[in-house]
Amino acid sequence: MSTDLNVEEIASSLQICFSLLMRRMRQAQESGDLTVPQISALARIDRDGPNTVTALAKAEQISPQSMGATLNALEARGLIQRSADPADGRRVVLSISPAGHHVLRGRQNARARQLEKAFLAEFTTSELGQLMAAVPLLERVAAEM
Amino acid sequence: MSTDLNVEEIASSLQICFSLLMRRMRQAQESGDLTVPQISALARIDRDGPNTVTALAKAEQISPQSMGATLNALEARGLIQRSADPADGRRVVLSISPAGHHVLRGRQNARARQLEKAFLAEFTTSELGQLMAAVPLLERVAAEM
DNA sequence: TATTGTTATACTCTATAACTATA
DNA sequence: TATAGTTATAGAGTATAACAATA
Repeated sequence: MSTDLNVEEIASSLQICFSLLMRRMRQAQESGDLTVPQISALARIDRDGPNTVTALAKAEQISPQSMGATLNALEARGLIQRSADPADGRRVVLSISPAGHHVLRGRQNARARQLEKAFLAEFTTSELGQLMAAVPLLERVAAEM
Repeated sequence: MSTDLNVEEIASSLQICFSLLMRRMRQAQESGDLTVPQISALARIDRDGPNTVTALAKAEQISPQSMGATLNALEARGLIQRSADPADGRRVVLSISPAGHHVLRGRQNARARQLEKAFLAEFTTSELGQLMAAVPLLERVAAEM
């Protein structure tokens, strides 16, 4: 592999290794763990504050119906609360509960722990630095594209 | 965010932004495109040569039944061929067809094109370099963990 | 009319269980 | 018995279509 910036190759490689890593993380999931979409939605409600189904769906770029299913699961665990919007009867506002905060703050996620363990076993400090540099770039492109 | 190596944070952030990017790539898929599991399996058969269902399932770390479904789809498109192993009647050997080579070599993948376009629009040359440095690291951890 | 949300249905990717054929 | 593969079934995560309630 050359050191040229082969953007096409970066894109092709990433789509394959993302899917491999998603599988690994799914397999590392333990019974009782939140799923990735659930964590992602919960973290967003925590970060952005109380929010509607439609707004959350847009932010995560999935359909409102799909987001509804994820939010039902979070509500069933008591991690978020639904409340009516007094100003607009159509709206339902989701907010994070104390239990939701507790889950987010705790390290109750076997997937993340497995990834962390693999990173520490596999990489040198310098390589971890390279990886850390790439994370905000991936986050940026995920939010923008 | 500090510049400390916070491995836990890298792992947590990656699992969320992987799932966002997987969604974007799924949405970019066009009718007729291969799915990511299909591309991944086809690329592996191409790279590793003729291979059995079980061996491919182990390499991709999914069940033989799941791999079977993916391979059926590839065979239905004529991208791989099945042949009996003369030395072991239980085995079915999959090999890539000329059409499969053509698909792999061509740039017939709207997902990869979209990712590439987003990279070029979003990143500086230096940032693309950082991203390129991270790709082999992610591939390594995906293969090892 | 347009927007918010829900219910119903279907597809993809994955899993486990149970089976057949072969070694 | 053990291994290779297939069929049947189920669950998670997503989608679209159709609907009700509200603005």
